[in-house]
Amino acid sequence: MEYKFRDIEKKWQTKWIEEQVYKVSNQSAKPKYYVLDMFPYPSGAGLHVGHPLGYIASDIYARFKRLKGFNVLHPMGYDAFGLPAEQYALEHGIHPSVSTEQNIHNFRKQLDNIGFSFDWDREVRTSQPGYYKWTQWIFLQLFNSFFDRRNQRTAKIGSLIKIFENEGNKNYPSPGDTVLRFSEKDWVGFDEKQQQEILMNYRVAYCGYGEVNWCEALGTVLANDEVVNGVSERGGYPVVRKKLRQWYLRITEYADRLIEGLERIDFSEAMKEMQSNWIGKSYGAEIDFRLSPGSSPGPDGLVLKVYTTRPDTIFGSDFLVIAPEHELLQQITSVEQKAAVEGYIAHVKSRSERERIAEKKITGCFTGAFALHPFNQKQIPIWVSEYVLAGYGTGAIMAVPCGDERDFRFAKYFNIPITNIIGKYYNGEEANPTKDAILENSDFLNGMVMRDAIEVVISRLESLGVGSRKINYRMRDAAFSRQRYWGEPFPIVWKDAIAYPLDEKDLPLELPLIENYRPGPEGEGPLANVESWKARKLETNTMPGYAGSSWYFLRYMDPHNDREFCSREASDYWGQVDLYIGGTEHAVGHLLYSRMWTKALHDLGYISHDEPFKKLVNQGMIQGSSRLVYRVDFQGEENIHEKIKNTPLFISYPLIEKASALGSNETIIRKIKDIFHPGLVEFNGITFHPLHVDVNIVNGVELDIGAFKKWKPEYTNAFFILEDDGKYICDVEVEKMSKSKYNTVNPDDLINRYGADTFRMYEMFLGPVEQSKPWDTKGIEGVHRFLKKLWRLFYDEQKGKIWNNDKATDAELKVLHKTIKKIEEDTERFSFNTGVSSFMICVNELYDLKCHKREVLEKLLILLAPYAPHICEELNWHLQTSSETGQTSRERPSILSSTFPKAEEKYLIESLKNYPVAINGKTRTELKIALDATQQQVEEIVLTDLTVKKWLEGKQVKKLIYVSCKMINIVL
RNA sequence: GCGGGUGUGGCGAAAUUGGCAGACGCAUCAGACUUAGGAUCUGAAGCCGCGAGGCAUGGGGGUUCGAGUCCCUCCACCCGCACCA
Repeated sequence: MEYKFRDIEKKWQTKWIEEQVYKVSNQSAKPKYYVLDMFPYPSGAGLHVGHPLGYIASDIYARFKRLKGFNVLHPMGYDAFGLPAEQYALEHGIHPSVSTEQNIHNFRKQLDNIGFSFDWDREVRTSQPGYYKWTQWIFLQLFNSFFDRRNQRTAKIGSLIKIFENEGNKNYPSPGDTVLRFSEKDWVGFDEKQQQEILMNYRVAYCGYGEVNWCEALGTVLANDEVVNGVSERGGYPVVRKKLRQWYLRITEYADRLIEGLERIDFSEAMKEMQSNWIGKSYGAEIDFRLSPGSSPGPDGLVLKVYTTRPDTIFGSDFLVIAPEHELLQQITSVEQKAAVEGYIAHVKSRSERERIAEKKITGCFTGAFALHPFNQKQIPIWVSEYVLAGYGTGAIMAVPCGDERDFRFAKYFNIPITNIIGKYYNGEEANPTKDAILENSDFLNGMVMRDAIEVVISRLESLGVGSRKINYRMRDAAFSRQRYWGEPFPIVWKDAIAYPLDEKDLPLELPLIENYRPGPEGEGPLANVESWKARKLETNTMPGYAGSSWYFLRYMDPHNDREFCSREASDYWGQVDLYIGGTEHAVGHLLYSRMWTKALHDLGYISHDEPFKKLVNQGMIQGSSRLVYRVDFQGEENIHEKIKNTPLFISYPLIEKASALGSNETIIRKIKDIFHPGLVEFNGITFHPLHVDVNIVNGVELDIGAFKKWKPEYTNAFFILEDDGKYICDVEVEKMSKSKYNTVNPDDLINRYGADTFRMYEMFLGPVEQSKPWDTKGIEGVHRFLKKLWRLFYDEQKGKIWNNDKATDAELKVLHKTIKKIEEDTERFSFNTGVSSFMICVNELYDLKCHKREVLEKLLILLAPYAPHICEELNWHLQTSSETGQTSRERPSILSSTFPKAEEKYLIESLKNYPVAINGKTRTELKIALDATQQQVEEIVLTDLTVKKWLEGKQVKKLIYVSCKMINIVL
């Protein structure tokens, strides 16, 4: 009986569905465990082998936890709103809901092939009204809330209104408008519109104005990566920054909470560091620089606020720099500099933010204005440059060239004199950002260590009323609207320029069906073209992709609830996601937004935990391993015979390597002459030109020439210059997996050839889940052979059934229990690749022992079931339904619900250890010594050993190091 | 420019806590069984050297009886980004 994986896998996949073995209940006496994969976007390209890597890892872990006695929630669904479907609709006129549906269907088929243990009854799709009703509902909660800084928590906006009525905003400064001050009397006197505008500056979800990449020619807003060199990627039309009304989430208010929460979750240090760098909390001061009277056309008394983290360097400030977008720029620019500044602004405007980041060249322009140093009233020139960003701090800096690299380069470039305040710490060649120097040229700070001077300067600024302590965050509020169609509509109605929320009972506000996906007038979303929508004064923006994905992990707990987004009972039971697996690309986007939403929902009393993900594992990227063939191009073509000119000629890669090592193409040319009739060949020289070839027609690096000829019609008559053994060898390059490079591999093909169990194990065998690595199909055979070998422990091709009920020997039990222990440890620490190796070692050893005993095999199958569920269920079924047990298939329990075996130490203990014996750190021999031997006994055994003696000849032993259980080292 | 990651045989990798570098597999080679082999089994193999032995974890330096692992320094490649004052 042979291993018929196709039949076996089909059979069990069907049976598992019939028997609903993956159905999970919210009621259980068992402890809960929640395993989640990052929400996939169902793209039209389908799955390639890189996608399921994380899903397989999480599936193994979920099945493992189930065997360990947990009630495991392991759901899957789709982040179904998104730009690609809308783009596809624009190009092909197919409604996004139709193409999305189609893509999901294909996606599901591919997933099902792999044999995952998802509870599909809990599937969610963000684009379904039943789901986005609750996305809209949560948005309304955020809209109707503010962040109470005093208690560091989200609170209802109603309580803020009460506060305003009683005491104005003196204890609750507005995060959106820092200068806004009003009393309780003022508040009552404000009209509706004024009150609403004020509240908007407090709301967690609020409306404001923001700059976007606006492309007039396309009439649409572009993402940063759709803008290249200041023009649109598609079409090459000019792109400018344009202010548009946008929705935002006030995530900046949560900055401290988000930093604090990192201490309580199990993310990698790298991931935590990326998040806290992104949040970028910095301590510093805001300092007022008064404009020098008469130096600029602006009114007297104008003040330029700068933000600095190094107030101690204030006497080293040789110039100020303001952002090109800064609101004071126009006012302060002198008449003489006006034209130059305007020219510079025009230059900056044409550049995307991305380009400004990457720019290394120094640019800038003098404004003609001067400011007064707050302490010594020195005149300081004000410059404008794109390296200062309007969105951070105050949009202006005091430049200290001796201490800051960018300021230094700027000063050098524009010949601005540099003041040295740190003495010998500054060498005139480069800036030195030290805090340890003793200050010089710094007035009242002279002689002070820089790090101590920081506080001194801040107190002095505050006492003089020209500055204040200030904590800043690098993070900005999250833009929460898109001028697109395929997203959640905002439950907002505009009346008299005031945004009013829809009533909860009117949710969901359904996305209308449209046929024209073109943007609306003035860059609004396509909804602005819908008459009925406009008539109801509904918001025409839609929500961004991360809206639906910021809370989906809660919906899985209670997916069919139409009264709540998730019942408190369900969220209390399932709580945090215990294990979250996904890529690092979501490090600062999705993972921060979901953490913020969870905190808000927690503060408002809807859930009991305030961090969504307890543990995060990042899967590495699978890169493509491309195969290249080299086509020979002839030079001096006019002399070449027609026949040759039109015949594609390919040369095996090692031949090119050899030729280039020799620096001569002579051998190759001789071979070409051998192939074609010598009389037909007449050319000046040859060059080689690489072409991507489909990796699926290359076996390792050897091209399947027959398949290649069939691959494209123009290659039917191709000629090849081969290696001496008649093979065509390809070149290899590791690059991104993509259709255009012909290096994508579809899991369906591999499953068809080797089965899902082989595929699952091979993906894991490739290397650590966290690590990025190129995909190479060669090697999958080894894993397939392993499963066949496992099968042969049960069935022999000739003899049939060979497993028996004999009592296992100690040696056999040792193999088993060693494996139990190893698999348990490896699976627990997500080291699936070494887990697979351990299974191979176990089967090899049982094979050598000729062990076909049920007592051993039965437990091995349970261990292996999370990795290769189909073959284990099948073999287990054979074991359990045999005549010996008298059980029928009806009584047979699925192996998926077995209990993970316990590793028994008694089979593992050893009394002897084979010690490596090193002399001066180099291993020279091995000695078997009792584990409980004393230092003295060991010395005696070692020093009398013949091999050791040979090495010791004539030398004095200085020391003998003996580490029990590890090794022995003799120092001479 | 900033931030994060990775460098070990021909290839994917292992070495969990500073203790036998290269487990397990692919490819390769030799052999067995076979009408046949792209099935299966047995064996060899890091590199240099006939050998004794020497050299090897991106390069250089250090700590240690002992370093892939710890410290310093340099290099290469990959990923992300909002020039963050």
